[in-house]
Amino acid sequence: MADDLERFPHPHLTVDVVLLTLRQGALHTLLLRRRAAPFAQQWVLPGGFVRLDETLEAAAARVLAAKPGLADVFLEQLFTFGDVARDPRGRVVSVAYYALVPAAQFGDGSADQRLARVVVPWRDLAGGPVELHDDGDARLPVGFDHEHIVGVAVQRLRGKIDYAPVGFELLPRDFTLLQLLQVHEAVLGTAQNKDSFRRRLLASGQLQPTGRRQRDVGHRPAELFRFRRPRDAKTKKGRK
Amino acid sequence: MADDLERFPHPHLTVDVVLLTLRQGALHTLLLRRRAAPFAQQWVLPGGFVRLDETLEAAAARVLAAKPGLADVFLEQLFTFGDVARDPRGRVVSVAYYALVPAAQFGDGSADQRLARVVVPWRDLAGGPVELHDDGDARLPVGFDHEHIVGVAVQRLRGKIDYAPVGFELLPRDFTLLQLLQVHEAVLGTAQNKDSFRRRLLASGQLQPTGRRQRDVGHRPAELFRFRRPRDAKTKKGRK
DNA sequence: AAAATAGTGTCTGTAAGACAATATAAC
DNA sequence: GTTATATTGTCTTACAGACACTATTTT
Repeated sequence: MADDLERFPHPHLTVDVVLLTLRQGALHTLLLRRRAAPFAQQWVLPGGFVRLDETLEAAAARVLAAKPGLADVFLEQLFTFGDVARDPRGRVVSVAYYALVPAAQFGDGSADQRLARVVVPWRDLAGGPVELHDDGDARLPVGFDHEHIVGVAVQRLRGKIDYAPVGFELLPRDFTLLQLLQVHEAVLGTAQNKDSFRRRLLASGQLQPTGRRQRDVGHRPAELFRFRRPRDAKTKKGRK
Repeated sequence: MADDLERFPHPHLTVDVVLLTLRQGALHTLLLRRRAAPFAQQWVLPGGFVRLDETLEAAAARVLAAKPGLADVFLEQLFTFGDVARDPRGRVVSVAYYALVPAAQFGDGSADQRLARVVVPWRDLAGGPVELHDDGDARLPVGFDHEHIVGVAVQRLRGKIDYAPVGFELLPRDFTLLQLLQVHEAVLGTAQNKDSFRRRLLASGQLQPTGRRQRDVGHRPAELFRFRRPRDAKTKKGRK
């Protein structure tokens, strides 16, 4: 490829991926232990430099696919972080993506890979960095601006879950209405109204009844639903 | 600044700015006539390469400030476009911003600078590229993926105007409720309900009455309002 | 039967849409 | 007075929140 562009030094470009999942009713994100300086031994988001021949989304998918079981998950661009001093090595701009994965679709993993609990110190959509805690509730040391990036991911997810079908991405294929409600509560950080949630979701046409029910639950079993991809709804609206 | 990073070739990084304003009841965006190849003589968004010592937002503000009267306007990151072939010169990733400016705060300008009318060929939030027309309603030839970028800007603005105070950014300091309604209609591309719009906005606490009214309008003059920056509302919520 | 959650029906309050009625400035 | 839009008030409808009641499974 001919490169007519100026050869002056220009910023480096990375992608970082906020992989969000739900464990024990709380949001968790995947962190890796960093080996090299800077921030050696600290925890960071999975990421990598963008190659010349791959799109941004492909770079994010490549970073994800390095972990088992993470092909074909929800993946969306989040925000691009470009503070001048965010990387001590030099000027590195990072395009952040976030991914949603059903509850622990992969093993909690090795000593240098873990799911950290996301502790959100603000309400609603206020925004700001989050804290990342281990299973013993100790705060993990996190490198770069990655606590800030996860904060933006939570903010985006909170703003989106009420009007876009993203809650399903955190659940297995079949789920009950209560499980879906609990996903919304974990994401939004507040209790949700059970009655209107049920009515709203049933009326939305997004739920495909499976005819099956829970088993061995110690109480009346709930009906299992499946997410109905909104193909029918779209064609109804007459786009073609 | 020490640069420990690999010296391999890496993507170039630009910012492009979608400057939106309202003329004759329709959205317009600022385009510049491009002098050099590629896309010479075609129309493109204002943009430029990101320097090593400036943040992304600073780069976007710098591009804007090159035009008279465009300091201190609404400016927000939109999306980062990274298709491999979006720039024929080589790999160029562009962080797009969008700006909102009160009706023609600057002259329509010279032969190589114009406000193009934004024609949106899709409904609601469907998304996709837009067409950019001149005052004679002829479609302008637009370089790069800039019709696509403006499309994302319109999509973002449509999604945001109903719950965030962005309509004000397209109006002069003092305005009437009807003018604000017409801003919403121009952005959303559909007629809006007058009655509930009035009630909703008056109840929102975002409008500061000025006590003054329109003049010389040939009918009963409407009250002039001013946007109330949501400081009071925030302190009420107790964030301090 | 007891426990626990699922699911249904009903009432109420709020807000949007529709529409009627009145107000006020320019001409 | 006529015209044109502003502004207020009322009615209806849709939906969320609240709550009472019934259903169904395991223990």
